[in-house]
Amino acid sequence: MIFSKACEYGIRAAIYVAQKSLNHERCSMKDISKEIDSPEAFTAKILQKLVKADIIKSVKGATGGFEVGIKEMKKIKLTDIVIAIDGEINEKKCVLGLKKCSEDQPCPVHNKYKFIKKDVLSMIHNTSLSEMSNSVDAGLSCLKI
Amino acid sequence: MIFSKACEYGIRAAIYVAQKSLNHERCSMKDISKEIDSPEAFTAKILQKLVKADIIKSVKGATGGFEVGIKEMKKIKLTDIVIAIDGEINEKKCVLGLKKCSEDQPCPVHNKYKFIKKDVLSMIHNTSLSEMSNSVDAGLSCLKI
DNA sequence: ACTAAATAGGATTAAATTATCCGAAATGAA
DNA sequence: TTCATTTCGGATAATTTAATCCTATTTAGT
Repeated sequence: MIFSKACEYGIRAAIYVAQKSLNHERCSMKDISKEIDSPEAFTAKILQKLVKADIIKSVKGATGGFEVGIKEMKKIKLTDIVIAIDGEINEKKCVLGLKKCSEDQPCPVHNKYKFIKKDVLSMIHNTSLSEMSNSVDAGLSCLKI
Repeated sequence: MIFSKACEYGIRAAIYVAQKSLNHERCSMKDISKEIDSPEAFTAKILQKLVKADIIKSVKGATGGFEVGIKEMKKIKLTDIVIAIDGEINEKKCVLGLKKCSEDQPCPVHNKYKFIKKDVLSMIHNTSLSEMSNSVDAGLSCLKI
């Protein structure tokens, strides 16, 4: 409804990597796609995007894998992950697809939707990778099934 | 972000038909797709779905077109239009794509997203075709550009 | 040096969504 | 009756998104 499939996988993958990093463990692509229940090859592509966007770090070679620093994960927000995977977010986009939709020239749903849009943008802008991975680590939330 | 392209067109089309009906005018598919700025053939398909779902009424033949009763448009909600076009709405769907995500077993975003989801569902469930078309008719909102 | 295991990246395929085309059927008007 | 205009419905095409395949490169361990 709000995220693309690639984003859903990407967010879950980032959280899993972060949670492992909290426990000083590095994880492989196969491990990740198994633990978040996502297609391997597709997940690999998404992980590459996260690496290029400096959201997670990759280590090549036999004992390689993915990880993310504890300091870094505090700064990384949901927004950053979404942008890394789907590209820039158009915050002006009209819910009914009008090219111009604003307070001055609103679509018929604008005045109801604007609060929802504000809440969504605020949520993805304020939710950090750190708090999500800590929530999983504490057993308060999960990433699979 | 929330509606498919087909839904965007469909909602705009329904509002346009309703607004014309408020003024006792029937409108053709070409008229509709011109006035809401949408592709003709694709819009025609969507209009057929709205007709089959009894959201708008069609009249065949030379002076035919689409219309909707004033009493009917009060009962029709955004939800009905979305279901007619995209099929049933899965209100349980997890924002991160988990198969099972609930209060008992939440994903890491569940507790923040649940309020947004509630607001979205409440909006589409409560917003009527009547109020949207009246808003356009009163010049308070628009459907084009 | 060799091997196994890992990431990186290009090419390709599959599926879903968006969009078009065309002919049939209906119908009001000349 | 004939014609122009309209909705209806099936088939098809184009685009975007999702997913896979295969090979190259890196690197720790033996």
